[in-house]
Amino acid sequence: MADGSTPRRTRPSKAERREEILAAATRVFGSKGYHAGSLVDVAEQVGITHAGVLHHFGSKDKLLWAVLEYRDRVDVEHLEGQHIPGGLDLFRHLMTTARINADRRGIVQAYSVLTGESVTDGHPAAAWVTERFTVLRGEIATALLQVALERGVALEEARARSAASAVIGVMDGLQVQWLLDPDAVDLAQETAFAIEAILAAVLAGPAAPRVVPAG
Amino acid sequence: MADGSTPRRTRPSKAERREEILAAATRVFGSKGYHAGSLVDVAEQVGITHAGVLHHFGSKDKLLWAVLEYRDRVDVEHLEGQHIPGGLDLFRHLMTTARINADRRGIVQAYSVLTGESVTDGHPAAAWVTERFTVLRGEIATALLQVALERGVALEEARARSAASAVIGVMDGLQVQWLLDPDAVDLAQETAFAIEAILAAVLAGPAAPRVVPAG
DNA sequence: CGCTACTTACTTACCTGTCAGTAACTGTGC
DNA sequence: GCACAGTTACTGACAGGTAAGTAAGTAGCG
Repeated sequence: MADGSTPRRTRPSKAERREEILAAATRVFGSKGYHAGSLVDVAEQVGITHAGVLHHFGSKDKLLWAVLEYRDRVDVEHLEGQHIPGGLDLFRHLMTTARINADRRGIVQAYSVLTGESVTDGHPAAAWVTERFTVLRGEIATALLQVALERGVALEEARARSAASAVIGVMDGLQVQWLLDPDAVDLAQETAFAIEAILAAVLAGPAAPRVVPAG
Repeated sequence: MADGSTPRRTRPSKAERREEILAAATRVFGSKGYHAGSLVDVAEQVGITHAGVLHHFGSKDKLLWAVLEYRDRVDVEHLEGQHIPGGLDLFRHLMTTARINADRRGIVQAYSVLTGESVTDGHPAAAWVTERFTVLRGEIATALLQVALERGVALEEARARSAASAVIGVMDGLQVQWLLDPDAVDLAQETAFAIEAILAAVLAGPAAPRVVPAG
């Protein structure tokens, strides 16, 4: 294991150093946010100066973009081999993710902080977050349509997209509540409950009785 | 309407000025976030210097706290007379709020930005946001229990609290998606759909068939 | 006159980004 | 296997900007 405090005998390779910086930046931006987290914070964690960080990434914005790309790459590698699940398996996967996330506070915080910050005016991560939502909505809507087809339930695409937005929304919203008050919210359980509820509503079809009469 | 650019004939009273500053601070913190929004930004909108703002509020933290209190006060005044709805009416109210919010981007952004930022380490608004969630969860859970009672459906308190968390989560999560991509998400419709789904799931009882078999 | 609401001017503290210099490593010719 | 040249990965110092907060002075109003 690399020791960050004592000087190492051999200088790490360029790729290694970049990864170290990316990991540190993920932690810093994740815990303090992009704006409040400084290059000095990141550099300290790697044991170099902030100028060293800039040597590798050019600017703070570029570092953020690299962090986001890095996350994408790591996420994809993690799913490598195991094809992206579709149909009902996708929802099982989402529930599992929530369960796993309950033990990965740092990652959840990073995601929530960056997502929340991205809605500020002119934030450099806005495009990335927007794209991520678009892709996710598409995948979930597709899985929903697939499940509906398998069960012979009529499902309009617009309705599938509504449900997809809701699934993503409830996952993100619960994460924020859980981060602020872990004792008050059981991330895994509440997420599973909500996804289940939305799924049931979609599969019940549009003719299902409304609980709240149209006002 | 007060004119911020040209000097006014009479100096506003202390209370008036404080309200002006609070309104300006709400806009600034709402659009840029607390950390990125500066006292100079706030002061400019009122037509004074940042030291003038500090004269009234002492520090930036105290200004934020005053903004949060201010929001609470305004929200309560807005509901004055009209008792806080309970039972099914609460959910109708939530859906109506979402519909109204679709035309109040600024307010939604302010709420989302502050909530998202609050999960960063040591954020001064964390306690306020946490408290807000706790109160909301309680109110929604109570309303759910009331509806269940009226309909003769068995509902455990824990399950009601799960559903309450989910309702809040989905509302917040959808707001973020809508802010980033208003064309992709119909805030009012998706919110109504999700609340309806969660409500239906709760009222169907725990014995209702699961869509996703326990894994 | 005396209080309040400021402004002006300043301090202190960061933060990003630049730049010149340096030490370590890498490749090459021999 | 080793000297030398070139490249890379930094450091340290600093420029330029912006932030919060303070203190002393001033203008207007009761």
